[in-house]
Amino acid sequence: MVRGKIQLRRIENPVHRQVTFCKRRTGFLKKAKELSVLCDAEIGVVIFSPQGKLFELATKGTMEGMIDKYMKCTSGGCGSSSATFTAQEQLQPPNHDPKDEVNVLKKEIEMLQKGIRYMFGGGNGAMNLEELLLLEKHLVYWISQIRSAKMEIMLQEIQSLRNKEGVLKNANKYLLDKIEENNNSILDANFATVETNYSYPLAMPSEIFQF
Amino acid sequence: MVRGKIQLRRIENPVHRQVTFCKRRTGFLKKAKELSVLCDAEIGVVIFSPQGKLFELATKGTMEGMIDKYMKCTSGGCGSSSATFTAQEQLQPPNHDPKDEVNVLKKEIEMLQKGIRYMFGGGNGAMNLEELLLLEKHLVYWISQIRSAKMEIMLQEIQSLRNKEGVLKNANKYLLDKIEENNNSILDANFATVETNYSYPLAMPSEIFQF
DNA sequence: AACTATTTATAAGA
DNA sequence: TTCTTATAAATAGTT
Repeated sequence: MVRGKIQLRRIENPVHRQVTFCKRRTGFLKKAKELSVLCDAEIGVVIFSPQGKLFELATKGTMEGMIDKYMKCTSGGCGSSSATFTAQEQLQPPNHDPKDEVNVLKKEIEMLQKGIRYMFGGGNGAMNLEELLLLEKHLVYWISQIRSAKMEIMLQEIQSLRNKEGVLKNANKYLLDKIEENNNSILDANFATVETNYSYPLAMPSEIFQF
Repeated sequence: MVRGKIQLRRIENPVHRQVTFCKRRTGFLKKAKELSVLCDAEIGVVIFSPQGKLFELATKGTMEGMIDKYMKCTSGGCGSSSATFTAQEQLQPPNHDPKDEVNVLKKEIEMLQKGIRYMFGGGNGAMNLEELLLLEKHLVYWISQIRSAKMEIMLQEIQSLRNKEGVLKNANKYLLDKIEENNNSILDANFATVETNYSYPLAMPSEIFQF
């Protein structure tokens, strides 16, 4: 493009390529911002360098928001000219294909999630910043509650396992004593009879030592 | 850029804006392809027109692939920014048998309903460990959603304030010019007529102060 | 990181 | 949308 037209092919010199990547990336992102501002468009850009480094830009809102919108758009189909659909507008006609059922159930889950927001948000679908902060606080609180509930359950589980452990250890101890006792009586017997074909009666069930 | 420098602000004339959108979009996507080929980069672009029409480009592979890679990158961290996940994928492992998926989703709905009762009932319903783990995941997801919603609102606020700042700066510039202009004419007048009763002929367009 | 000679992009008009 | 054209902006090669 400058001081010599370039060929539209991969630049082989790595240094040169890196410099060009840096320069053009900057120019490219600038163009994205201009296009967005001038024409009131919403633009998301993701660039991975050959080394896998990520560069991103979302001109309005967040990249996550853009991706959500993109997903809705491509699955529902606004590729032609209509505006983006909301979840409910996309609800399907009755259909017994399991795949459709999956979608229906997913929608239902989405609604449940929305329902919670609705309940906390005081009845408004769209929540303002203050409401969102409040909801976030509630959820953080509930996560802590759930974590302690989990903890309690796990502690009970641990307690119960420890009890079992204790019982089993006692059982093992008892069994070991028994075996020793038996061995001793066998040894006594061997000692008493001169001619012995003695065997090792010390067959310990190895699973006894598992604790 | 051409035949008259343009201002970097929304083009108010809709026809003009549409034409510019079309032209610049083309140029922008061309730049994306060039950058990708020259520097061996992987680029994804999503553009929503103000009417909600989608234009997209993925220079290597598919847009879905890019989004997956982006998600991995942001959650694992090969770029910068923080992680937010989309929809249910995060909450469940991908499941490709629709019938299994239906069962999983049904269970999940049941769990959510139970979870909601649990939370609103003050934590008194009985939930087992598995259910609590799942509920916790949902809450974490909701919090991430809420955090991005908050972020979006704040970004919009910032954008709006920046716009206002721009307008005010322009207004100030205009007023300063006006003052200088007036001063000059007053000076000229003073210079020309020896005896002067000078007034300040500073008539301000009131619409400038609409903020 | 700067510079600058050129190429490219594009605003306005048709 | 597409073409033309004058001009602004981007940038390849160089320092």
